Amino acid sequence: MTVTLADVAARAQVSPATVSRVLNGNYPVAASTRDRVLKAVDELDYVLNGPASALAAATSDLVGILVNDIADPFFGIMASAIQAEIGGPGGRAGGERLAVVCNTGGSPERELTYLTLLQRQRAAAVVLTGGAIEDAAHQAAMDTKVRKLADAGTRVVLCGRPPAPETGAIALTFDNRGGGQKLTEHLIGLGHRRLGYIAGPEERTTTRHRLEGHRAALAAHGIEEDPRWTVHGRYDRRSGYEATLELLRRDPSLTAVVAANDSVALGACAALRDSGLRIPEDVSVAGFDDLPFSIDAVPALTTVRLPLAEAGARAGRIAMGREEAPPGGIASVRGELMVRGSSGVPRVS
Amino acid sequence: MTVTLADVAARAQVSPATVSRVLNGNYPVAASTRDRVLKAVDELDYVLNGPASALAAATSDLVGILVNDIADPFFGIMASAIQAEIGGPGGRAGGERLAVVCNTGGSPERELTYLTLLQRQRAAAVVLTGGAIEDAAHQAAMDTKVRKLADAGTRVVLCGRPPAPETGAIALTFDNRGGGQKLTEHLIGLGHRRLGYIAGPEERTTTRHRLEGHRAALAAHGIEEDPRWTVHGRYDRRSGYEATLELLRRDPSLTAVVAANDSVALGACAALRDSGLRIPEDVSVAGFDDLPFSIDAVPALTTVRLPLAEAGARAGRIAMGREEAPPGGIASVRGELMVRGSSGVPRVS
DNA sequence: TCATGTATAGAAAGCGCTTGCTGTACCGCT
DNA sequence: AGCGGTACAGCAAGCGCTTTCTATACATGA
Repeated sequence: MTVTLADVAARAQVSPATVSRVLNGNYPVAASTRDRVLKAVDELDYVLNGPASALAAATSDLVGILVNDIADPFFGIMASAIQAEIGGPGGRAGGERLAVVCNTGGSPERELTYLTLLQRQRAAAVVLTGGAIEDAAHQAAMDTKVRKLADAGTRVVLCGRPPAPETGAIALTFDNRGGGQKLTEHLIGLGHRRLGYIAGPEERTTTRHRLEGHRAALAAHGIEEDPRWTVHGRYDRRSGYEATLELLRRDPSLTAVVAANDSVALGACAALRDSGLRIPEDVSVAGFDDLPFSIDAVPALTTVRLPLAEAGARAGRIAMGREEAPPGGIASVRGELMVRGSSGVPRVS
Repeated sequence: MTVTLADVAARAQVSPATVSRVLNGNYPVAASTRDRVLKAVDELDYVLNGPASALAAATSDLVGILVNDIADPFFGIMASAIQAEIGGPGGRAGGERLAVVCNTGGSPERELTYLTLLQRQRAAAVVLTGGAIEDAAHQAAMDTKVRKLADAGTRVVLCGRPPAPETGAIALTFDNRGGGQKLTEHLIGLGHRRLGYIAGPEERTTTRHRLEGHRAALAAHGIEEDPRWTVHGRYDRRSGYEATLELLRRDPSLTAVVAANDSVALGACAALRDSGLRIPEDVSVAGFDDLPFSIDAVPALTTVRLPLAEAGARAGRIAMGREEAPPGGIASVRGELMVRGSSGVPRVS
């Protein structure tokens, strides 16, 4: 048998109520009694029964963090920052919380199911990271679920995700559109006129916004876009490699390749090199996110830095009620253009 | 008020017991009754109360995954693989489980506290990943805790971590020593005799084992090691950069740098390049782990591939009782030497 | 001295679910 | 017809904790 509150109470010669109060520290208990109780807890090696406690108190110390792909540093960095603020053990005050990272793998069903599971656990808060899936039915289902969670007292924060109005969720959105635009404008400024674009998976807000920014920049400079210049893929290196070969096949005269993110850009670099093209002399490459490894690419990657850790930390604090929500419940977080070696003046054609 | 089992029961005109049985599907219920119950569940939008359920059933559907640094793909990849097997939502049979990833940040206290938290939640299983901390007191504390968890029925699996005998935990250990040895032997085979080594943080089993392998290779070939050739650092790029500069300062005649892992190796490459040295013509570089980005380094990194995803998947299956534990509860997983462009024949001195 | 606080401890009623045991039909068999 | 079986469904006793309300013991001020 495991040790229960009652056992501790018996040993300390007090009532279970007193033990509970000592453990929760939310009610005056005489110092001498407290010591006796703590001693008993220690001697019996007592561990609180989480479910029982959650049931009785109607609250839990679980905080959920939903990510699309935990193996991707983009999410890893955010999750890490969020978790650090949630406290987990080692967190500052306020009782220990269990921050749980849930990997949706980008699947709508899993996203929803995880939300239900967290709702079931009566999670104290939930942070949803990464772009949303653009499917009307799924969006609606998510919104309903989020609203339900919020109504049940769970604080919901969207980090790097578009706002979900009317759901009671707080949103910290990345300005993907603006970032994409700045990036492409930088390339145009260098003289590029024929730019390939490797977009992420369709039906994702992140994909769409970055692409929109890119197109806005082109439009602003009177560059007419050739439909052959855009290829969709996944957010990984492999995809970038293949998409680049495809782009090259469609139009070998491209002087720049803009990728949906840094991993894709790395794949693009590899494909270009394997095709005998130099970066940036023959083709410039640009990424997005500025993940740690981007600076190690050769040449170092020109990209848009997203303050992942900062945004995550803020989301975590908001989730814990330790920081005020932004006005209107929505804040936009901008990216910073990082110009590095992978972008340069195009060769004269 | 939230909807309870009783509400559903009332609506379906059955007893709460029946509703519970329908939901758990572990007891015969007439098809017509089941349908009525499910309909009521649906109409009322009922969500099971996790804590209450866990309390009554004395089991929970939580599975904990402890990682040192979730922002590091090394752990991200393992966690992802483990979680995929745990099932989480979308997992195959056996009721949905909530796989929770806990970030210890390499801190002994947090490691312990997370274990307590999971114990508190009566987790169904716990997977501990990554090297252990080599501190007698902490080791003992961990072992006791693990034993307690195991005794309480929580399945504990160590993935990429040294075995903890007598604790009831199952271990899938990486053969870091063997990998380190193979790697250094490869360099020696190329003709290197003056090899710098950038080790990880001290007091970590992973660090020690890899270093031991390296030294074993040196010893096997009669190479006497110069104490100046080893520098300790952290497992990140930055650390690799700095350590390399230090190594170069101590002995500019080194012809190879072996790093504790790939991130460190990348930092080393950057430092070498910044010092005007070519890779591998002037100095060869080798990493460890073979993370996805390693192949994108220029030149691609020679390293030891650890089957992170495979090991994680296996650990996950074992944790779920879906795969038999290895004989003796211990299995060693070997790494594979990946020879790539970053290592070559040393320049003639 | 007696009413009135003030501080601390206990009794007990749940929290919402699971499950062992106890019915109650209805079946087929002798 | 009478009996053992089988298939469902319900009763009710908890699971281990929190928390409201009540009780006790002093200390206090009038």
